[in-house]
Amino acid sequence: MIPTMHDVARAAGVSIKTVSNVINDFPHVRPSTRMRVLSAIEELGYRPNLSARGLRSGRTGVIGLAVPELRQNYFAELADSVIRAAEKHDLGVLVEQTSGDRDREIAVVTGAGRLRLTDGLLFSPERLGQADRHLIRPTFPFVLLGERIFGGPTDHVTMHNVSSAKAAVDHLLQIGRRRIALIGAHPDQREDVRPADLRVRGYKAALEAAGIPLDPQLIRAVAPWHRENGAEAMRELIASGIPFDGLFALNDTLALGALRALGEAGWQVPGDVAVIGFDDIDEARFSVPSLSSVDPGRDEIAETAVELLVERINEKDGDPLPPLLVKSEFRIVARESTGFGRPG
Amino acid sequence: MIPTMHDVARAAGVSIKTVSNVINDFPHVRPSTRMRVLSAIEELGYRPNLSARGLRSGRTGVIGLAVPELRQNYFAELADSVIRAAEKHDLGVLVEQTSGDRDREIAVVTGAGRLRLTDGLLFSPERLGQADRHLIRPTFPFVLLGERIFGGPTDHVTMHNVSSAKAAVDHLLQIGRRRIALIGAHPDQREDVRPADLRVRGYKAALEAAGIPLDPQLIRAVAPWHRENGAEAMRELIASGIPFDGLFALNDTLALGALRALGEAGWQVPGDVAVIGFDDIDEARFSVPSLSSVDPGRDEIAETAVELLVERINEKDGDPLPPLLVKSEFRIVARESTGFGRPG
DNA sequence: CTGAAAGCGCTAACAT
DNA sequence: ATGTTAGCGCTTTCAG
Repeated sequence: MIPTMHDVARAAGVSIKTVSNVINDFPHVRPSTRMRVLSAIEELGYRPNLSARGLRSGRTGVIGLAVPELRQNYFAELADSVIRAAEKHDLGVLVEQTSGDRDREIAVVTGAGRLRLTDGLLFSPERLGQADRHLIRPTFPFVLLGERIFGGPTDHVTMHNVSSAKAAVDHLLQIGRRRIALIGAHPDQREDVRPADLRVRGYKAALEAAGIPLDPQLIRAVAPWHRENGAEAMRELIASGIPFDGLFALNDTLALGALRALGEAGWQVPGDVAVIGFDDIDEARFSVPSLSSVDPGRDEIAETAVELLVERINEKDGDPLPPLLVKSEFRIVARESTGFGRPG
Repeated sequence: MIPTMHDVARAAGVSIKTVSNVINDFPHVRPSTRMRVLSAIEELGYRPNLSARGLRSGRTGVIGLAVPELRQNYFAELADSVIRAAEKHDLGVLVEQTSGDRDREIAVVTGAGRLRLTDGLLFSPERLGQADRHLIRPTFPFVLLGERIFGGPTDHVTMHNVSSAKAAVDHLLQIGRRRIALIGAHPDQREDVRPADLRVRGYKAALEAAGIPLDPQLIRAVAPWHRENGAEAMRELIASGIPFDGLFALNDTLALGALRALGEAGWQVPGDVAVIGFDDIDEARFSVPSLSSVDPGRDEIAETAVELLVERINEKDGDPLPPLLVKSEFRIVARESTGFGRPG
């Protein structure tokens, strides 16, 4: 049988309350008593029952993280960062995959499913958009990650999509590229707040600031942002015969797919085409050539998100702060694909 | 206030037991009563408190998954598969990262920490080895993943390391390679049961069967199996001037690093060197050139592991089955790096 | 078919 | 400084 506090109390010859005091590091316990209790715990192999504790305290010590899927590098690295950040607050992380499925995303935000065992939720939507922000129940501690939904009733941690995308294109302009293609735009063209839309906006702003006319043929829609689709888009662009000497891929996965297609076609990078991606996933440092990218501050995003969530969890029910929008710092990481040095 | 079963019962004008019956899909509830309860649940936005349920039932509906780190592709993909498999059993997955830290691995297997909130644990060790198998408490449902520990007191799901490694080298031999280098051997040379050791054994077996003498200079120790270390080992091998026309990298990450180093040095793959990796991570399909690999059956491993764990969780305390060792099926995936067709 | 009541293991008042 | 006790919200006998 699994030992309980009662068993420990009996073994140590004290009351259950004293055991509780020792476990929770309360003051007012005589050292000798404490020792007796600790050795009883050791001896019986006692572990607190976290369900009971959770029932009593209203806290489980676990937060949920809902992402599309971990096989996508960006989300694996995000989950890694989130788990590390949560650890600092002594929180476990229950990971849920939505597989980019709208119904599952709805289930997650409406609090169905398993996530009731958690004290709060970090949610990175892939299908839910601006129009769905009413679905989010502001009653449960909740932090939104990414850029698909703005102005919701909850905290929101995201990146400077427009300005960092502009900086990426500026980087290509600085090294003398003038015909800069973009892959990863959203297939439907309406302006919106999705990452693709925001990054396209940054692209246009950079060109405009440089006085370069926009060539719509250089903007290629790709969805979803998978490697094979990046490769495919690049093959099409090459086949089209439209000249270009720079490429801004809206994420690194697309960029790596594009590198592959460029390689197949015998194009030199950065000689014929300079390439920059977005996300700065680990892999970017080790492709051939290594890939320049935008580091969106993933660790900072994860840490900020967890901190905000913890604050919301600890918030007294009385005085809720208004929803916060935080944007992380970004930086351009120049590597071989735009003519800079060895991996690093 | 968060509604409880009492609130629902009151709203529906029934007893708490009836609410429980409805929620748990018990028979013997009159349809009209059921409807009344369901609409009360809907109206109040009631969600069962999983801590209370867990306390009562002794089950949390959550299993733990402890891996070194999710930024390593293999583990991200494994976690992805495990989460999907757990879902089928209606289980959540709490992911813990050990960062390849021995003390944290010990904490995990000895049941310290957060994982007490879980019904069972899947553990993929990186530092604990054969000598540590006594640490594993057989009292908690537990399934071991990978190859570092054999003969422990628990179920164990792994792959056919020796024979699949042999098959990988056979593949290189079949396309005519004779000077086959290996990167990723363990720095200390004693024979053991670590994946590196088992795969080296397969390599040797393949050469021996083909009547090719072993050249120890072609076996390169690399640890840990990170991309940069694969690149570094390959640079060293190239610099050494030792001739070779084939490469078996003990995992894909090493292989991708090696591809990068070969590219830098201007070597053709597969022309000058044919390369095969191990793990068949998603990325292998999209490198330049695409990477041949050993698919160790990751989905099968995940599903089997979760199923075994579920069985252990459900096992009556009375009649424990002896520990099971399961090995998944593997297959060789031939791609461009060994002279085969386009990605796929 | 439905209700009443006990108790899972823990924490926090309150009492000593 | 330590003991007693009442729940947290749920499931589960046991009655009705």
